[in-house]
Amino acid sequence: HPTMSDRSEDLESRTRFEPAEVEPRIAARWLESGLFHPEPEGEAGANYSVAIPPPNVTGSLHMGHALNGSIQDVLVRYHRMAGRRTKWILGTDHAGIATQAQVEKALRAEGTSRQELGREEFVRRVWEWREHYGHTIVEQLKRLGASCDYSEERFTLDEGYHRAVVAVFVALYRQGLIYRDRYIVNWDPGSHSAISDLEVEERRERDTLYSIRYDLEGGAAGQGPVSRAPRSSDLGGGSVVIATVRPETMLGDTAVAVHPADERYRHLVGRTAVLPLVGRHLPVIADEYVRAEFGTGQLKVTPAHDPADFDIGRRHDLDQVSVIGEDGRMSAEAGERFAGLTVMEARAAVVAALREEGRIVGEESYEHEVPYSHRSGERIEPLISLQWFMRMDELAAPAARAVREGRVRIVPDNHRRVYLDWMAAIRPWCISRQLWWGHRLPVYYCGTCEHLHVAASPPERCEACGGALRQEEDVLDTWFSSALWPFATLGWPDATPQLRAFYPTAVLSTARDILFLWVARMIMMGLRFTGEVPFADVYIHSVIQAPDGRRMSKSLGTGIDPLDEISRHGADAVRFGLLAMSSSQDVRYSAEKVRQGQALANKLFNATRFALLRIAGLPGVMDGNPAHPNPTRANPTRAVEPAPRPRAIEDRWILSRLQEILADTAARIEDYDFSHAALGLYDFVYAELCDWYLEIVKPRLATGAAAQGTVEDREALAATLLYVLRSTVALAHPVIPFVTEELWSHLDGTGELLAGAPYPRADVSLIDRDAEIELERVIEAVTLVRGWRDSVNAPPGALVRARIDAGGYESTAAILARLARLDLGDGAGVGDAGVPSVASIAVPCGTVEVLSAEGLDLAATERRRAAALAKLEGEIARVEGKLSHAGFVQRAPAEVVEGERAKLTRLRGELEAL
RNA sequence: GGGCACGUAGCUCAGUGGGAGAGCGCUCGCUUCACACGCGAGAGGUCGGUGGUUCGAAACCACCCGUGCCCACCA
Repeated sequence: HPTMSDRSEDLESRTRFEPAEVEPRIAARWLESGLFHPEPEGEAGANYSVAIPPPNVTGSLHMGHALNGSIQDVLVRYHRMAGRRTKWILGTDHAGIATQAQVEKALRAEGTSRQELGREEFVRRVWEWREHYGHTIVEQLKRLGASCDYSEERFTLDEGYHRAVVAVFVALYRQGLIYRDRYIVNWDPGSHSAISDLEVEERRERDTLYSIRYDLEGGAAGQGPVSRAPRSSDLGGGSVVIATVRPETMLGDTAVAVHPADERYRHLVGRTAVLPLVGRHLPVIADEYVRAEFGTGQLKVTPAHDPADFDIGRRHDLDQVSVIGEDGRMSAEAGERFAGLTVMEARAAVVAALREEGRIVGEESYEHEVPYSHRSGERIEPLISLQWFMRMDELAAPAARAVREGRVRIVPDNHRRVYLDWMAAIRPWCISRQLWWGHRLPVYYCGTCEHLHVAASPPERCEACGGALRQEEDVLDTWFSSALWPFATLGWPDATPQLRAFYPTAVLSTARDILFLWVARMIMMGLRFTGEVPFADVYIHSVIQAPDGRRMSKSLGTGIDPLDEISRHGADAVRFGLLAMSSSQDVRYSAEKVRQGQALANKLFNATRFALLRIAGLPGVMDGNPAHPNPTRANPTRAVEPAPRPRAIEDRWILSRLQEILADTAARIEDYDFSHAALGLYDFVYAELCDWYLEIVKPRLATGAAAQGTVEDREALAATLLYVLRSTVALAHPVIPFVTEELWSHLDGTGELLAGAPYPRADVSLIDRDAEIELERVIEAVTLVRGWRDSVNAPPGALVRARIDAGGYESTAAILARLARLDLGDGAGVGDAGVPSVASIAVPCGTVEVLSAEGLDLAATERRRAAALAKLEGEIARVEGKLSHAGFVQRAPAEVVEGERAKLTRLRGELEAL
């Protein structure tokens, strides 16, 4: 690579990893490489593919995208490196309501409106809008480092995709699953469209519950006591009292209902009430739905404006009187007095009118759930409308079975039951939307006769009468097209090579809020139309909340922009942070975790920089390499083949530890355990590689005259160190791709990208338990001696004369001496045997005896020793207690008992030594 | 009304049957020739409560208290 030596050169002066400088350069190399675009070959079972949850085309990257992008990219990069043909399917969603609302808002600012422009011009404007803003989020994904296949970006409204949508609609219509019906729907006055049940959110609100008296028609049909005056408030007499929080809907009442088993009112059934203000005659009916214990147990029935009442109405064949229109205002049927008023105005007016007539017999403050549109935020107005529906039961059954049988695995699995319960109770889906932006239904009406054509390409004229056809105005719910995402993006309904190579996909990663809205429907549609599940796993990731636990939202001012965070800390840091935060439940955004990621990137950068600069200066190692006349600027890997060539105990130790982190990280990624994958990496780099291994080998990396050992020793160390660094950098790449790619360009002589390099695998032959035990022992000892030094105020740099009075330090005495700043006197590392000790420091397997008290505050030593003794005695007492307990010795597993015995022996030895 | 989670150090969270952990914050010390976005050492916890299972419980079970989320057509 032409710029590599330049960058090698300035490695010396770059004491920090600078994401802002590195990231654009690395991202450009990735995109040029073509690594993210796999040729469609082979079978999906052997390949690895992920379909991105398509972001809204005009949206921008929020924290949820950033988290999910990081998760998917870890998976995709990992499997790509693991050698699978890997495709991350990219695209955006046309997002009907959201996009249309955005453009409408812009039009209003221009002083015009969609109605003024007309449908054709409006749709053209939305496409224009999409051209302008549609690439933002894709560019933002690039900044995150997401390794999507950018060369084959899809859009849910592009031509091929539309063909798939039409094919599915036509098929389902012909199979009788799609039908048209006049039904009560969730009318969203904000988007001026029906929406589905799943797009409704309930909010708790405080309203007034009014009790209203309706008179019974005098003397009619009843055997009850009707002799009294109609205005009597006696419930059993000439009136009923209903309760409502929506008095304005009474104008549409067509019945009064009581529970059939309610003794109090049985005699009223069959009689007639008179609707106040209107005068309509309302039959008193009996229906199981009514709850006798609520209010008076008498219910007004408004079939046109309440879903429950709608059902009652269908059961009893009641009239439907629509008093509220799609514009959210009272209709003509509400009567002259109220027509044209908004719902809220009408409520006040109706209450005032009723009050005037003395019909309000009670008012109380009442808290209840009120439906709101999740899309527009406006209150839902249930009303009857002619819409298109999809019957779901027949689709849901196989989709439920797929999850029950494990062909689709939901991770974490506590969502499984929620999914199955929902599938079991599934209801028809209202799929038509009164919007202009979306897939227009492939339904054509004859203007002359009633004939209806549903087809991908309609006939010129009506097949029944030859009349002219006009297409349905409505478009499909956006989720209808999203439901086809995993296969429509790959060219379905054609049998394309893409489809063969990448469908079914491996995993779908998403937040749980769209489990029903989207995931369930993809499974249904995938099974119905491809005969296969669309993905083997569903991974449900955390929702990131604001640091204070509230929802992250723009309107609350609690949102944190991931791009700001990337600018501040780097993409690696943000990715690491989000992955480290994520868990099986919702989590608060943790700025600390992002900073931890930034620290890790910087640490890895500096560790590699240090190692490379030192290796380059090792006498003999780089000499005579014609490719690199100036070794300090050279890429040392061209002279030294990275390989595990352990010469010292610390080499055996780090190689062994490396194998463990290699195996753990791979397993964690495959188990979707991202936080432990990320944090495990951090621990390895900090607590093993940098804090100990690099510190221990520093003398062996001395350059020039201070150089140690033979040329072979130095070469072996260089090879080992390069092997460890290369493995670590490759291992970490899926989590922190930028810094690792940058370092790879210095660690690898070929100029190849790390993103396309093989993922390192654990080599069990390098696992070395003995080395681990020995090295962990000396680490513990170093830490204890350092603690002692601190407590006796030993000057930081000063050597303290000492002797190791403990076994098991034969290979590590020099390490202990140097890192704990001990002067062990003789070359054997054991220290002066005859000199009396002035202080004892407890270490594993014995003590370190201090031989000189100069300038030390030994009183602290005594305190420390006493504390160590107390701790040891405490532990011994605990273990002894356990072992003297007959139940433990008899019932605990043998190896546990054996372990406790061994521990006791060791602890007693240490006590003795102290 | 039904369901699913959660409660561990000041904060945010790991830890699922055998000696209480991490990051940040805090205290003390270090311009140690990779990194001061650094290094070293420390202080800090009756693991929400009660009861049970077990030789042994932060972990398993029951109940209670507290918090969050999802589903649900009781006006």
